[in-house]
Amino acid sequence: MTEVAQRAGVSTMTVSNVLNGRSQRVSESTRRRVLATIDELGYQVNMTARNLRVGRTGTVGLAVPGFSPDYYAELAAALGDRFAAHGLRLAVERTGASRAAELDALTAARLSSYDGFVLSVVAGDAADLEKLRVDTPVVLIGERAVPARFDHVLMDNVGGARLATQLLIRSGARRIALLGGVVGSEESMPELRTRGYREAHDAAGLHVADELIVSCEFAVADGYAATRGLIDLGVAFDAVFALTDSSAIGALRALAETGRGVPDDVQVVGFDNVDHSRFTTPALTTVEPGNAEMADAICELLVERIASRPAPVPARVIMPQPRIVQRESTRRS
Amino acid sequence: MTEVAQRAGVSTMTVSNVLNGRSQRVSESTRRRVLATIDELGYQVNMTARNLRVGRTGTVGLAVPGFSPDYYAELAAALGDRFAAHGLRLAVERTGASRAAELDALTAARLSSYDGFVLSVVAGDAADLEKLRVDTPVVLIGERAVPARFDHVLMDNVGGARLATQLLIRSGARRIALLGGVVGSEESMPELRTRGYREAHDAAGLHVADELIVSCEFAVADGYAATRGLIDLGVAFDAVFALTDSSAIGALRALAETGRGVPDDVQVVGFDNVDHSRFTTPALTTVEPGNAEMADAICELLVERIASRPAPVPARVIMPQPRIVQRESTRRS
DNA sequence: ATGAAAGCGCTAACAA
DNA sequence: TTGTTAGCGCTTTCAT
Repeated sequence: MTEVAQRAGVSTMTVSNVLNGRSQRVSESTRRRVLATIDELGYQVNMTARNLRVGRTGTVGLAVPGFSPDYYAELAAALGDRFAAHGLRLAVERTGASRAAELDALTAARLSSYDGFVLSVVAGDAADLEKLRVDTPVVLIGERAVPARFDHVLMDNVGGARLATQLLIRSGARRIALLGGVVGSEESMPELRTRGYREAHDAAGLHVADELIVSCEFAVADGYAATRGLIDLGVAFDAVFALTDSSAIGALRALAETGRGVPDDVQVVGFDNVDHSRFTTPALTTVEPGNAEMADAICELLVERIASRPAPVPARVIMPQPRIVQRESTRRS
Repeated sequence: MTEVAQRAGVSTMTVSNVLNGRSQRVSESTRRRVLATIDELGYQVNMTARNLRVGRTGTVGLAVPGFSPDYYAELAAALGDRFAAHGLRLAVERTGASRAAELDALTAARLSSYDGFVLSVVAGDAADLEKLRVDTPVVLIGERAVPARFDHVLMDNVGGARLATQLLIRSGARRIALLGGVVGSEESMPELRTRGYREAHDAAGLHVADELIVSCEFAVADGYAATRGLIDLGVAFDAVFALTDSSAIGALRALAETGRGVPDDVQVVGFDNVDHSRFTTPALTTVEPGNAEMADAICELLVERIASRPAPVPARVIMPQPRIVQRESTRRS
């Protein structure tokens, strides 16, 4: 910049003013001359320096476990669009669902390259987060219990799982395999969805057979393997509730491969209403957790907090209402 | 930092040394005291300032059109792992396949937050890129013709498409629909793959019927719509070569929905060997373009260039050999 | 309308 | 082993 200034015979201040469109502070003729020089030298402002000075970067960060299951990729895309509408860029980082990486993502060091940050918490817990001192606006997503001072957007896991299970029961299922189910009382996504599954059974006066609850990660390959496992073990079931659409898609494959008809022999329900679920054969019945509302909320919360910084708006919690999207993998009751 | 220094009764330099683990330059006792003070104050280094000073950020950027088709999400994940092994973080940005956004991504302003950058070029052309003056190491991916001064990693689109089409012809297909095919002689991905398709036909002495070449974007929904379109128009075909696995998956759905058996009535081949393609019903035969090699190459190229900056290593071009992965959507010939 | 001075938070280079 | 000086490239403030 100094070089431009010298060459144009003005001060760096004037160059700065030109670059920042402070047109009232610089005459048209100088403006032209400076612009010409900038062009001639191919000069580009150094963002790092500007950020240091101004304390803003124009980008927000998003940390998710990864791009699989598809849910996260779609979330990233949805948020990217929304932030773009506010003139903010979105940079996506992966935590690999590791607790260390999640905390690391919130480290002030990292945060200092962002104006705001969205963290998907799947492994960290409240105690970890509590310790952090964060000056950058942050909104948390995910179902973990979370310190009250953070804005928090989450889905109704229990409610959604209850809906899915009820639908299955209503259409005649009595032995519903739960792919990714766990026992435990933490507030993690699998535990919450398992709770919904149990609640629906209880409400219908049905017993849950423990062998139907199988552990399973959330990608397509995992759903496939878990379902094959169940079949190979000879466990009987007439429905599958998979904790994610991706694992449901894997289940569909395992079922087809072993000659079980869906939905006639086995009904299948997923969770997330991922784009892909419309195009499987049969098309997947699933729980729509309110993806659009959540993306809207995340964006609005963060944008507002960035704008009002550091005025301490009280933290908010947002949880949209889930609903069932019925397609072909379940029977109409 | 100044605050820490004062409080601990040392100079900022000593604090800096402690933070950067320059253990030889600071006594154990001071180190302890400084660390205690840091902890007490909850101090965190300001990365923006450090970056300004040292000119490195420890993160590399990746710009892709989006996370759909899945190919990009998987690429991002693969690169994330590899860069992590080199102690580099990966931040992913979306260009939405817009030419402006692609060029924008390479703007020095943006680049200055990264030590290196990977850009997937799908819309920009050589002339655009030629103009850019970039001081950050960049590797380009994608099939567009690209200025020679950039490292460039690409897949053999023509060869892969030829392989896929040959396979189809060999197993009896005579009317192969090309989903996403185009006429044109630019070096874009669709044009290249279309060329491979034609070459295979020519080599077998087969005529290409123009009505079989249908335009189609690359996501699942697009493949579905295009295939439905073909069917609704009453165009006869005995095979589908989809330009991406994602669109092939959509085609599978359209075929199933209209009662066509795969591979008996219609064979289907995709391109990319996306994770998902193993789990469709039937499992998708596809072209594996050398994803792992490409990710390795991208990472190595960039890391090397970052390390050797600014020594001008000559630009390199890397194109792995594609191969067919035969699964259930084609007939064994 | 333009410029000079000061300093954002940090580290390289040198001095003590 | 520790401290001092200078300056990364920019913008804010205040003077001209």
